[in-house]
Amino acid sequence: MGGRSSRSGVEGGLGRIDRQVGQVSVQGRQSVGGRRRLHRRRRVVGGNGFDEGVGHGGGEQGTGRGGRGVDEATLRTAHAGLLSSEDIGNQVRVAGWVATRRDHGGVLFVDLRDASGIVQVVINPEEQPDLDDVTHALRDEFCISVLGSVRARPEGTINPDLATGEIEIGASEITVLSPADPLPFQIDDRADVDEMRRLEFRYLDLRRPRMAANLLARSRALQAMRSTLADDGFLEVETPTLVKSTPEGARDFLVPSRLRRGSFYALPQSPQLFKQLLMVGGVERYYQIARCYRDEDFRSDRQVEFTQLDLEGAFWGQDQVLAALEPVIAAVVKALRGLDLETPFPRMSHADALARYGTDKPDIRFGMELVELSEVFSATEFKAFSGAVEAGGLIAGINGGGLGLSRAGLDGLVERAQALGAKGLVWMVVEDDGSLRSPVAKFLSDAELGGIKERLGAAVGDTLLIVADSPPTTRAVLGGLRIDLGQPEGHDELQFLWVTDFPVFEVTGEGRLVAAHHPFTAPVDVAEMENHPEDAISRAYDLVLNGTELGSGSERIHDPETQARVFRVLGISDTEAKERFGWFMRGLRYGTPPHAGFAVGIDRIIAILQNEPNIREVIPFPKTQTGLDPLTGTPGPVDDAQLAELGIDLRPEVKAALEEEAGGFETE
RNA sequence: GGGGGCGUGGUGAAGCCUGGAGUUCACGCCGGCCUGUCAAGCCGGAGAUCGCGAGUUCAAAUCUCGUCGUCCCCGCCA
Repeated sequence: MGGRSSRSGVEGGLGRIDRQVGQVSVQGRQSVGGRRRLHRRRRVVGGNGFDEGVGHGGGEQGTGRGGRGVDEATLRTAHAGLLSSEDIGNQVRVAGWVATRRDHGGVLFVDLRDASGIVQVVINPEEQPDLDDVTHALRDEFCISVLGSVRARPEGTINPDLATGEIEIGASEITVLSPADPLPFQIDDRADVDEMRRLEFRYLDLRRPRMAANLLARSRALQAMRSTLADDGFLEVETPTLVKSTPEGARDFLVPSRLRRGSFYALPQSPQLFKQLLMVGGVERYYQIARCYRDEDFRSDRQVEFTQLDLEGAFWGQDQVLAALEPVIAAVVKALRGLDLETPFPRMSHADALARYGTDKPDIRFGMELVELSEVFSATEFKAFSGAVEAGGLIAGINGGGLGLSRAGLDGLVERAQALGAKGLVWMVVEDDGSLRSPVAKFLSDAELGGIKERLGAAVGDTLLIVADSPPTTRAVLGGLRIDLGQPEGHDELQFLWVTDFPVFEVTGEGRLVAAHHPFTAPVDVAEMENHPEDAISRAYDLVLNGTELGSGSERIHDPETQARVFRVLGISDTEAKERFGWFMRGLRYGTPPHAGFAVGIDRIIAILQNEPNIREVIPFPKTQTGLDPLTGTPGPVDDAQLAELGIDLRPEVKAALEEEAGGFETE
């Protein structure tokens, strides 16, 4: 199924953020001569994405552009994309990049692009003969400043595809601020440029409308989160990024300490324990846009370095968390899609999600639900099915609908099922006469075949898929096939869903218990957790959007005794727990308020809302699947002197391998 | 750790299955022409160790093996 999803959303979507959004709320008008200060005007359009980070504190002088060396007005008095017919007659100076140049031998057109959009500049040698040399040298992506007058375009040359298409700037003066080398790829959204190349020249990639729109969307999403939470009385608190390593869950990134040789910091996998201690610290309502690090393999929705909206509330349970979060999500969706979401979001128990959709993150935009068939085969002669039932397995199926697959296509489904962990997959196609065509049909009784059709609501032409395996495998396989066969392309429709009542523990392949959420999650019943850990339910919940897990949260354990009991069930001895989490558990002994919280994957939600198939598209400087940043050549080797200072020797085999490939990655 | 796709002038593709001279298309680049285009147009030109290394063969972009890179999936991601 589905190759790469289309990017049609970028140009097609209704409210999706694209570059033109910057023009929606234009108000300020340029005064004649254009001397009105830019930062004033900025305030009007602020939040439209092209405010160049004015006033970020950090020691720089205060107000607007005033503290900078260059008076911007000498380079620019107007934003390209904001000009309109109301500016006709005004003398303006615009600055930006040469998006395209169209040279007619005499008259030359330059599409000048800045963060606000594009405006056409016309250079006419009859009007300005002295500009010839400059204009001849102009090339794509030169950074230039243009002085000229805004004028209406001549009859018949209006461009309705351009927001500024009614006007143009007649240039009287052009300054090349910076020339540009020939580009490694073209700055537009048409070509599918190699990922590696895009990342190597990310600064150019970011000039593409699609990426600029994604940056803008991200900024707006963060702003929506912050303002919603601030209005709701949340305190934004930062937590450390050099923390104690807790070898559990994902692999930690380690940072060697120079002052304490042989000791290591870890980068945080999340601010989990710190935010709980903030609850102990009386913060009551905390949030943070937190960078998190997990040294695990990449996926299209996973980078080793990612960003979460982390929040926590004291005297809260699940309902307060969900109620606090829904307006935040709604504000983000409003900001990026212009949509008013219906709240509250629907809820579904973890058990229901697994039974109906075969996954804990159901995409409820479409049906094709799993149907239990064990009953139909309670007395079957077909060994693959009877064997599974006897072993306590589950037989279930989905109705894939009219797939019209060839034999090769059906075999492909079998292979896919095997990749998902099944021993096999039974497919059946409903023929015109209502009979079931299937390699195993001859092993099944009429009653069984009839039962299958009835249970799966089979109609002529439908493809039915049946798996008989252990319950988790059956569900995982059918759930996976369901996604392959039925999931809509892209994310025009949005279906949020809370999945609640997660189990406390998962049983690993080796039969070991691990925390399903994390070990600080409150079980619904502590005694039950100890007596039947495999079945125990916790107060944990996930937020799911269109089949993607956006984030998860839980009510926390606020009592050190319960915390200790959970560790015991997990097989963590008291001594070990004290060693690793003693600092945290001690904190719980000083009047810890009951508390609960959540963390939302920001990269994921923005990627989905922007209809992007990969979170790389909404991360300014992401890494490749093997953890490389091709722009900087990170990670790279370090000097022996640096290692010596840290008291670190590379293992001989590692050192040898490094020398083997010497030369390595070059930066300037 | 495993499975799969891809790697061809600066970019994107076709060529590969069925071996026969680096062949083709679009964009870009360089030069020329061109005064209303907007992905401008027309003419000309330059630009390639076909990712790298072995092997098979008279002959390899093409077949085989290995390797590197990249992307997707399984595992992993409390």
